[in-house]
Amino acid sequence: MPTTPRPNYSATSLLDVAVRVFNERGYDGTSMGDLATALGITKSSIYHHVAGKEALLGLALDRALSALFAVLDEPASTTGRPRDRLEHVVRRSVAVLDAELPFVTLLLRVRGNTPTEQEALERRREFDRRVADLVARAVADGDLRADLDPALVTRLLFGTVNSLVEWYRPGRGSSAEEVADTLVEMTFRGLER
Amino acid sequence: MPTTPRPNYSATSLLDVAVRVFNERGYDGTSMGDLATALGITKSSIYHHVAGKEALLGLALDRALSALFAVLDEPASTTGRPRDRLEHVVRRSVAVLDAELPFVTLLLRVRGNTPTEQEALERRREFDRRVADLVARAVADGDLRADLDPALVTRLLFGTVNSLVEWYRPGRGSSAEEVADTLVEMTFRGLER
DNA sequence: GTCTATAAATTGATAGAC
DNA sequence: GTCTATCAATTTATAGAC
Repeated sequence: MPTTPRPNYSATSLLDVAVRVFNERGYDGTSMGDLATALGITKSSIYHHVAGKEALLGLALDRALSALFAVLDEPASTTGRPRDRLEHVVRRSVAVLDAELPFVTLLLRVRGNTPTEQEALERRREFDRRVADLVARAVADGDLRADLDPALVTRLLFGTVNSLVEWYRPGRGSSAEEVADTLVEMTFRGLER
Repeated sequence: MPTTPRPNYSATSLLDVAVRVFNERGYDGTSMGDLATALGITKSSIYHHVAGKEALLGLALDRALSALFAVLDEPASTTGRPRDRLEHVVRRSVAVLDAELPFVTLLLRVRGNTPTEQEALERRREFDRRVADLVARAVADGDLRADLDPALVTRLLFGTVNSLVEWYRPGRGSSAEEVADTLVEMTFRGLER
């Protein structure tokens, strides 16, 4: 009897379809009618499962954020040299992106138009702060270059990770592991030579 | 007497405000009423200047794409070693992002919902193809690592560049030159050591 | 759990006066 | 160049039957 609200199976299965359509047409560009068509039911039936369009968005964003924050709590993210913990967080973030692509894609496109979106943006900023702390520690350890601004490096590094949602598709082209390997090689060791 | 359609001054000044609002609320999330409020005129008056909402989007996307393609035609992008031409295109793309931030931001968020958006996406793909060609030549020259997939590297590299629109703001924090320097250092020479 | 029917508001866009 | 007034279509959401 968990005290945290849990979506039941029906709401969850709705969510997969809804998030797919949100990503295809954009959240604002998707009407409840579009969702109904994609689901094969009527608009009215959707309201039996969820309170409305924004509640659907909230469930999706929560799923993405939960998966990303879980990475920060993994043992390899909290133990060992900060440089290695950083690489672990980067690789595991790519893995989360692979496993939860539609949800993370939606998260990264949120602009803060509604309270639901603003809350998600605040949680994203908290994630960024924790990664920035890792980068700063790795620089202080002498494992990462000290001539580059840690805050700037953090943004560029996770900018690279997040940009994957623009083109990466599971099962097509490079695997998530290949992408993570190449991303880490490029950013940690460089393209040159 | 140019044969190409040119927005007059009024249409151009409308565009700056419209693009700012599009980026704040999302294109689909912006109604003509929202635009009218931001412009301080009525909805009807907007139609005196432009054919409609989508025409406004088309003008904005064209401005971003023109600026990006101009970079590819600069002498330093077509002459010299491919590796140096690639670095030049990266640095100049950051500069375009700085100079035309609202327009490029809008471009990078387009999903292809309408013919206008689909045309913009096709031009973006053409830009990516030309950069990918540059990366492949630099690898063939032995100037970039041959153990990394050129197509993958292209996507990661410009994913990093494009991610700047998520946080970079002209005149606040790092300058565009500092960002470009750090971005090139990280991706070409690596964060380590 | 899904439906039909419908409400109430908002949407992009036009007509025509000033 | 901007306005008021208005339209037809679409939007989110609800009521209530099956």
